[in-house]
Amino acid sequence: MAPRPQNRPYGLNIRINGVKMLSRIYIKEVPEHVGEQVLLKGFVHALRIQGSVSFLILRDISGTIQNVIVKSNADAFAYVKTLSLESTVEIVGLAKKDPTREGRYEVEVETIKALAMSEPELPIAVNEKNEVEAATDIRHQYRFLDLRKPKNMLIMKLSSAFDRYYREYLFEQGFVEVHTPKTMPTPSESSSDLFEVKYFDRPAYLAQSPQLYKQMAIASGLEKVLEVGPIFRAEKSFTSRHATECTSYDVEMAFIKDHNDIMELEENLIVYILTKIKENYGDEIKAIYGIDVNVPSLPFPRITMAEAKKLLGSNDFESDLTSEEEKALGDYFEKQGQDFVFLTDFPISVRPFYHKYYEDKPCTKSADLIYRGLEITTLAQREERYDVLVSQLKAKGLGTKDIQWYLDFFRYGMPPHGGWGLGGARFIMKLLGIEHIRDAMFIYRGVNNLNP
RNA sequence: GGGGGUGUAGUUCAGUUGGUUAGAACGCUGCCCUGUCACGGCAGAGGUCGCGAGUUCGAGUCUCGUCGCUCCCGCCA
Repeated sequence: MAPRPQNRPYGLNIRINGVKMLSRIYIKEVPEHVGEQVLLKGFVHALRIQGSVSFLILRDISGTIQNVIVKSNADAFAYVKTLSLESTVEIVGLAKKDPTREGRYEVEVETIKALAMSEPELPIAVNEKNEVEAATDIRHQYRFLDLRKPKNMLIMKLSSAFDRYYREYLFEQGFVEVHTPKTMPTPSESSSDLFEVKYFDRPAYLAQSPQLYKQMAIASGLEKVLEVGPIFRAEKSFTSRHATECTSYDVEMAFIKDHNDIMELEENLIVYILTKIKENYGDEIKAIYGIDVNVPSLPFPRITMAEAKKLLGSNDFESDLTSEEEKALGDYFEKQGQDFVFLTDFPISVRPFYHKYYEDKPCTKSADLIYRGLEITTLAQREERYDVLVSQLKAKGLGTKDIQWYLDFFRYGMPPHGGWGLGGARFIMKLLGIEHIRDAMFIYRGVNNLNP
């Protein structure tokens, strides 16, 4: 995925003020330049210093490559002995095929220069041997080093790819992206799990969801909106799937028939994203994680909460699934070759007031999307009728006063609508089989984690 | 909020029933090595055993407290 400058080819010697200059190429591009002089920049991944020939494995965002320093190149040969692992260097040399290994390439070093030296003792190893990894807290304290590991770099690339394909698909469907405020005058859904901040001389709250503002976009007539943005949750959750701050991938869509339209949109979107990820990153994922990206078939299976409870042998039809039940449900469908399953018809008791209720049963027109046993989305049709919405609000024991600004959206003609919130890091986690969400994010924020 | 686990070198770990100089691997430093690729060989540095009390002739080891980290449940994306 090496981006190329538009107006000059790589590997070409160019002249600036009469001086011959090389432009830097990515390691991945070396095979295209065999026989040419190339300029590489990156980190010292490994050093093998020997008596007459030394090797330096260089790493950049695109990969690693062996650089050979022969004794006859006395300056470079002496210099390489002074380098430390993870120092940044630039290397000019001759690109060639590796004479000892078929299909591999190397660079015979002409000159090498450190850009910035690393201190010799690293707090965590970037080039891990024996698959020994430093403890979680130390890795995250030195997250910048942790992320230099190719397997973690790939997570960041995939997070970015997920962003891109998410937007790509939805823009193609005519969606408009909005950016809703992250400071709010009142809680957006419940009142128990918000960060309170000082907003000049009064309190404000960090948004735990863009929900209310997404619905304002619908009231604004934007019809199809998406948002990719941060959400904040002050819940003291100690699990492998919660963060206090994370990126939520939201959608809200007008003039739907019911929540089935939302499920249909989401399953198509996910197939699109996974198809693109497989296409562009499948080999890298296979090489580093040993995983074949599985593009699911359409439609995803659907099961009602009541059916799921029965399947799992539970009699409790009023509560949400426990995490254990969620995993068991995931296992059940995975055994049938299904990574994804929509869990539908949630009881009113476990859903917020703004979900649309069925008229003939105490259920909401909502669903969760379960990916390999983990909830990655909650979606629903929303209640668009002002009077019904207010009565649902009151039935949940909530007051209208603080939230009247939101209720006003519904007074002047609100389209029937629905949408979802999707946890991107949870998606990446399940895609790669990562055990903890903190490792699927750039920088993790948890109850006890405010650094770096 | 509830329940468990854990803290020894830069990192990952071992450390016997409480016993005299706390070990290994990787990393680091020096020397040697003509193609290494987990390079190899020789030599070396590196520790207030999280912190504080206590028991004891003696504590890395036992007790209490404290701090940090971590896992599971609940809450959810």
